[in-house]
Amino acid sequence: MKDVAAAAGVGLKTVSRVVNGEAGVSEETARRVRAVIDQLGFRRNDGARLLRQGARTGSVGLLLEDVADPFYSQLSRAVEEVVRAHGALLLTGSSAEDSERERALALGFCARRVDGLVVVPTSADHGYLAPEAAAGTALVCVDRPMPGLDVDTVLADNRAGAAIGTAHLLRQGHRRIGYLGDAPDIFTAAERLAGYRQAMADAGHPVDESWIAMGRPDPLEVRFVLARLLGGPEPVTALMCGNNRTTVAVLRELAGRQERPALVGFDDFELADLLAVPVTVVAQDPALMGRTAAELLFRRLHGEPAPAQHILVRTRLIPRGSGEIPP
Amino acid sequence: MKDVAAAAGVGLKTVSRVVNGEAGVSEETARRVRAVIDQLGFRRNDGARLLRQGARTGSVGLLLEDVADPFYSQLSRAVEEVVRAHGALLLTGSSAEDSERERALALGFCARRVDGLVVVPTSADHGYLAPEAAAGTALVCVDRPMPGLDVDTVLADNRAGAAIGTAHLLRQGHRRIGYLGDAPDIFTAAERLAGYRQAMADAGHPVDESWIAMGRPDPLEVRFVLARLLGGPEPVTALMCGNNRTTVAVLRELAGRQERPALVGFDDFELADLLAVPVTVVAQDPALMGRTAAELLFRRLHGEPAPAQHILVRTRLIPRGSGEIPP
DNA sequence: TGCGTCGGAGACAACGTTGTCGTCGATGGC
DNA sequence: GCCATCGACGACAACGTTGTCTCCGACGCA
Repeated sequence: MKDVAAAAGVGLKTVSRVVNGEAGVSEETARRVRAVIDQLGFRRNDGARLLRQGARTGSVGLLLEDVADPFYSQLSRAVEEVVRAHGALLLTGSSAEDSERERALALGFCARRVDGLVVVPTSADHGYLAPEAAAGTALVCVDRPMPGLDVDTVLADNRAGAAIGTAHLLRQGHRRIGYLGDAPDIFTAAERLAGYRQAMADAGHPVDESWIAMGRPDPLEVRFVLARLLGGPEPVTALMCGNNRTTVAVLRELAGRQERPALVGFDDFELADLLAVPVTVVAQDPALMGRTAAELLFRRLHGEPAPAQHILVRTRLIPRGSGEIPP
Repeated sequence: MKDVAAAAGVGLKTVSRVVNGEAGVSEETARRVRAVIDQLGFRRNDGARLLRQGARTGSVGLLLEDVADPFYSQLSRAVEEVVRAHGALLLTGSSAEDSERERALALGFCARRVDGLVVVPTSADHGYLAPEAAAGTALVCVDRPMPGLDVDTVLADNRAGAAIGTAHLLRQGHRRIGYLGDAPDIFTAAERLAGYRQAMADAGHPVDESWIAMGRPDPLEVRFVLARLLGGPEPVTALMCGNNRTTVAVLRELAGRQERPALVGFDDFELADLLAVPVTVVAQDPALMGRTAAELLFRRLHGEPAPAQHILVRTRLIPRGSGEIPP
């Protein structure tokens, strides 16, 4: 900018005025300045601008587990759309379920002075974000609550959803229903398992603990679990899967086996309707969740005071075939 | 920082030294400063730091068509991984194939002084990025080249891939092969179509222009096209699909029809192997492309001079069934 | 005691902007 | 001809850091 001013033979402030389209510059001078700007390829340094103005940075951080997961990539896109509508930019980071990594990313975002953070929190304590929140960084959780900090939160109705899916299987006459979920320290995994238990209890059917397998959806692990659930003297006749990756891993493993247990997956996925046996799922709405979270964030940024809100997004059962297989 | 200095009764520079772990501060003083920092919840303002140091910002922009598309979300994740390994942060933006939006995002990123940009360019001219490139912003294109600017570029071997897929269908005895691709102003769409034509020409089989349909993968459009291709007096016996979204749209439409033409898709997708008829595809490697692009970017940032590189990533045919259906 | 040295610590400028205020010349009214 | 007014423009400080330089007191040594 200094260079532009020198080259155009005007004062620094005049260039600033031209760049920002402020009044008080003759058209003649403005033209000259613009010419020099184009010639020198000058671009305003937003960092300095923000520093000076002490204003918002017009940027938002998004922290989730894995952008490549379809659930999160849809959520991510929805957040991005809202952020863009507000003229802001989006920083994205995948925590890979590693709380240390998440922490580093979050603090990195904050050091860049993002206006707000949309977070899918890991299960670790997030007290370290309290100073940031206190300093005015808006904070919204989505998909999971944030341990150690009470902030705006958008969750799917995991418990009810898993209960609905399980009840659906019970209605088909299944009694021995296996449950495969993610690691139990993950909020959604625990909630959904609770939903399964609740549906079984409500129907008055006891749960054999050996039907339950919680852990990362590793193909080998899934193979082992399915062999156990389907291969014993009293095999389960139906499976409830706790998330889309588990569902897919199970489908892939089932393709290599004889048994065709009924199956309901939690979370919808592309092509579920086109599989050999179309897959019945409890669908979430990741786009709605992302949009809601982002809008909540901007409402905060626009000064909405109110206490922390907790929003529950409904899930819905989509029967497609796999969940209607009789025992 | 000023506040911390005042509260701790030390000079500004001393706080700076403590924050940055520089030498020249007695342990006693450092402890006191750290205590005040914790108490006040102070975080260094990286904007000011960067401004002062005139150094790199440690941030990279990623500009693609749509984060929610599995191809791009995998590419995105790979880029993120490399960026993280270099201790940088990632800004993401979806252009939605709108060059004006892309331009706004790119300039926004540059105003934030990203060190570099990884871009999946739209087909519009990108001359506006020349000043940025000249100013030292590293620039790498991935998936498509950038019209109007010669920069590092990572592309899939679209032409060869489409040719291989088409040749595969020809080998099964197909002669009337339909081609459904994306809008022809998209580089990859044009290249793949060219590959199809080339394979047909190499095999000495004429192409009827009515077999070719190029456009956005809209369900209704696909329905119309398939009705035409499969319903006429001389229906095509095989289909080559130019991208994953088209493939999925075609599969969905085919599910409601009687005909079972052979089908090869360009770009792999999850569950392709588990469909009623597993889908033969020409697979790309989005993660490899993203990783390569990001690594190229950081090599530039670390001062590798060399002229712009153009890297071609190979594709490979994965026969699964749908491409081996005879005429 | 005098002098050099050394470690700890602060003063100050500068990074690239922008808000505030002042200057300067032209214009208009009396 | 004089003063008030106004528009165009520049000087300067400040945003929150950090690099450089300087200062000060303690210490060792002759």
